[in-house]
Amino acid sequence: MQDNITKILKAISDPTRRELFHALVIAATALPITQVSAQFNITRQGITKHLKTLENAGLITITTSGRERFCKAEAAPLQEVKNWVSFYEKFWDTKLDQLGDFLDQKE
Amino acid sequence: MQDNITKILKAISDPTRRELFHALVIAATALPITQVSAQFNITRQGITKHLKTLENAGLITITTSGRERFCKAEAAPLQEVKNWVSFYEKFWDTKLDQLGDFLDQKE
DNA sequence: TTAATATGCAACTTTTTGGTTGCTTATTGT
DNA sequence: ACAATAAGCAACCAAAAAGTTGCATATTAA
Repeated sequence: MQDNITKILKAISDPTRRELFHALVIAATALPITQVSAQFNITRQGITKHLKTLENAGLITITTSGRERFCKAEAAPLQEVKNWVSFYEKFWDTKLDQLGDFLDQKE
Repeated sequence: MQDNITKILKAISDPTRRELFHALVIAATALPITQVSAQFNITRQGITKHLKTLENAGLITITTSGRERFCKAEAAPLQEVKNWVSFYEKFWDTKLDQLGDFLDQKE
């Protein structure tokens, strides 16, 4: 399908999903879907789709308890984003020394 | 339209655009569009669209010289991604913190 | 046991995205 | 001057994404 970093970046590239993720992170506890979706003005089913995208990217886990499904944020996959970005740090201007090192290594 | 972080994340969420950006970064010099697109098996016009998306996110700059348009990577906007991610670092460090607490209590 | 609640699933619509082809225009090399 | 090159623009297409409505099902509360 898609590689991991693509799934993660696609997941967080949508503002609603970033809000959703953020809400779950600061909640610090698992929340049932209805409670999560109450904070947004799109339908519960719309939220469910976004949650599935986040789950597929590993950014949340969902566990069932009775008739409720609890969503919990998992920040760990964002390490992949951090790693991807970190390669390019040497190319933005506050890191000119590292850019010099990179250019040296090219030869 | 879209806020900055969304534009940047959307831009890098596509694998082709990440490749494109990477090729321009390691080229270290501005490249004309045709030369860039030669490395990909989609049409020049397709590449042009991707380049526009990257430009719109501030990840490349394009300057015209004669009949050619030179593309140059700009890594700086990725700082925004780094900043966005950095907020969540404390949430994936949780286990390490708990390990730290455990080790503290042992002494 | 019956009503209310939490949710999933399927079908459908609209918009966006990733890509194409065809054509025009401007610049450059011979 | 003319052919080749570099590129933009517009129209089009298919697939994916974002969101909806309607309905079925399981669990819980009264």
